Amino acid sequence: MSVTGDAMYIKKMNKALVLNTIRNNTPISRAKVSKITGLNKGTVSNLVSELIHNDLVYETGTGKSSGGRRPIMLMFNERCGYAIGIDIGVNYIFGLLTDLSGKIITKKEISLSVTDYQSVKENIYTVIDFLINQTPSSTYNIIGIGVSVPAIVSNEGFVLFAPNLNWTNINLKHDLQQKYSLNVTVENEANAGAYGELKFGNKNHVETMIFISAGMGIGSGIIINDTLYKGINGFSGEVGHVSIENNGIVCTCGKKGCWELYASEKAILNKTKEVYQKEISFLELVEKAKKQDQKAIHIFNEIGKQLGIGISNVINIFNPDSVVIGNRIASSKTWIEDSLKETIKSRTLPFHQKEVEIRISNLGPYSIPLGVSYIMIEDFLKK
Amino acid sequence: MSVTGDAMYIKKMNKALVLNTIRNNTPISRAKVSKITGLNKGTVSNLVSELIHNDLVYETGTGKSSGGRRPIMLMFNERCGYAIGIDIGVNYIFGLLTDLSGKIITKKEISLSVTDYQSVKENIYTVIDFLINQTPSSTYNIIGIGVSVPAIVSNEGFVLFAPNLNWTNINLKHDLQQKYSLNVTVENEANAGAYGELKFGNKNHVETMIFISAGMGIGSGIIINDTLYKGINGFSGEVGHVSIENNGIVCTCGKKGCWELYASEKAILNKTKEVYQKEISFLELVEKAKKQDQKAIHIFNEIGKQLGIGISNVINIFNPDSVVIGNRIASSKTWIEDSLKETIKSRTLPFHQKEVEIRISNLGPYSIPLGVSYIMIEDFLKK
DNA sequence: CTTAGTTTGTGTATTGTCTGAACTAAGTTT
DNA sequence: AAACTTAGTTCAGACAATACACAAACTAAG
Repeated sequence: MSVTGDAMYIKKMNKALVLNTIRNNTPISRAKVSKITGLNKGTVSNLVSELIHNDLVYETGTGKSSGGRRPIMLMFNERCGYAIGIDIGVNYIFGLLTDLSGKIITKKEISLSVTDYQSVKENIYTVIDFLINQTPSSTYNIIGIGVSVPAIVSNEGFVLFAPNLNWTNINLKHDLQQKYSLNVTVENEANAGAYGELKFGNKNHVETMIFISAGMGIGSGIIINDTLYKGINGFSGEVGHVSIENNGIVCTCGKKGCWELYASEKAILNKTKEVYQKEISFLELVEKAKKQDQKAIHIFNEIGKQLGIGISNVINIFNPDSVVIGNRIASSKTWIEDSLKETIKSRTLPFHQKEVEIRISNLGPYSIPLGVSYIMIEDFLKK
Repeated sequence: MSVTGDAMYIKKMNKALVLNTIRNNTPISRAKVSKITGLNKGTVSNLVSELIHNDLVYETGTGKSSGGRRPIMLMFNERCGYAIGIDIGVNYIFGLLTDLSGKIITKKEISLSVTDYQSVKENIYTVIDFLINQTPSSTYNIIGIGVSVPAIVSNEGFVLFAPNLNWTNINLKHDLQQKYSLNVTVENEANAGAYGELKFGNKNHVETMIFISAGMGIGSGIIINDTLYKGINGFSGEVGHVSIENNGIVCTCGKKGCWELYASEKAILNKTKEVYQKEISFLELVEKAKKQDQKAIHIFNEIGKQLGIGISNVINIFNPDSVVIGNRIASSKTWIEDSLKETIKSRTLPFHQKEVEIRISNLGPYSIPLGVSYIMIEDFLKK
């Protein structure tokens, strides 16, 4: 073994810096990379030639001159490898195959009728096998599989508890690694969604973002300084069980007045039953609202307000630059957005309101699988 | 100018690593530093000799042999410089002079009768002048002044709004830098306290800590990965205005049911008035409780419960490894601790409870000035 | 068409930092 | 007293980054 691990470390850092500069500014010349990164021209030349050797970057003819020699444009080779992102829901498995820029190559969805681990596992295998079969040949082939689960997941990727799937202590990561001999990451659903929104949600630079995943319950993914914050054990973000009503409705968690009892799909279904005196599904309610059913619209307005109450709390705590609302609730955007924003405005300190952007996801069902897929990509590109 | 900023960067990192290893394990030999850090013996020797040259480290005779040549023990020279930490309260200014290990050399307190900025500024000058006069001569002398203010402070140290002092848009940092030509940091009170508790609160390693500053209101300082998290503008941690009662008491902030209306000194004073039918100060109530006054004890029990409600929310969101309750409430520890812990136990998910440590500060009034002082020290030692 | 100036990218010498290994120093163990 | 251990220093070699020089390829302007 030669030279310090730290000489290698610094090269690794600079190489990653050059690669990211190319990724974010593609196409770009060596000269411009040098200017942006502050690295010496020679250093950039050297690192770029290595990156070309690694097939991560390629040259694509000459660009326009700006009064001197014409630059050789560099592009990130997003097709030198592919990533798989799997979103496990309560009644479906949704899988994506993406290239290294996160562009979707193929998708595959399967619906689930039973949720016991053995059956679900078989279905996951089916989805992954399908996606692997569809993968074009490339230098690195599949660089990793990311899986999202609606569950409490430890920092090590161990599924501790998935209430809606009725799973406890499942080592999905181990099983997949065993079967495919690939890099595997298992992530909580809200964290995955947060990462997806961070990378694909909008183009503005975001440092601190809170992703509110409002489906049957409410979870959240917390991004701080461009990184997922997962808490000391990986259990952070349980905002759904923040109490907003000290002596409110009793929750399955044992507490009273949990936010998710007032602002999730669960809350909508309860309200709907009360208003219409019969069981109506979430999608049917959306249909009603689309047809201008005032009762339905009113229910959504109210949910928007309740969502706003909890989000105000989150803003007061985190002072984030962005809050994104995702998961199934996002599809009722039209009727919740106004009351949501109004509530937040009246319930946060003026200082906090100045720069925060409140947004309802428009990636829809893609934020989660894209998120896990991109976690694998970033992991791979860090080498 | 010679060599890359990055060769220097790596040396800086390693030098800081060696210095911190010596600080945390003083006294220690070069050989052991090499073992702990993984750096080559020669590298350590070289860096240590520079640190000795910088007067940050000194040799202190030989240690015990373990079967070979006796080691030369190294010590961190905590007296090569001093730091000033100032805690500005609503009716006092409390200043500390510490050495570079955070040991208190001198303290100085002044009470305030008026809070307009001009008068307070003069008093701050008086405290600082006193502390500077008391500073022993040393290589680096005063390495910086840290100031804590009960206010919303921007990331740049600009005081935007201090409700209890009635200040808006005060550039205290600029004024102090101008007058003393020293490195100055202005920090929010809860953030300062959090840092103080992180460094001096207990010896176990802590990564993520939430410091709940419960005085007249409730604020919080958030430590993530050993660093203060301040939010995108520096306004994070406003947990006092998290609503725990949707249709509760109206707060000065305009919202209803803010946590601090139920669990702060403000809440205690209200309760006391109701129970005793007259105005009784916080300190008097503590005295009553000490004399086993059941009504007083009951009030504190109740406050403990209310504190617990809000802290449960914080735990569900952050999954921290430590929550510390500080500021004035801490002095009623005896009567709030049990109901506090019980409430938290019943209101957090079992997964979260496993490793979290709930603690009431025992640094008392020192956590804040020690915190700002230590911020300056760490800043200085990073060079 | 010529000349001057600009921009891009590469090659070479130099520098700073770390490591490995040999070496000196100063003990302990048998 | 010889053999072993441990501590700390010194020096050559490896590596990565910079500075600088230079060639190539262009634009601008007379």
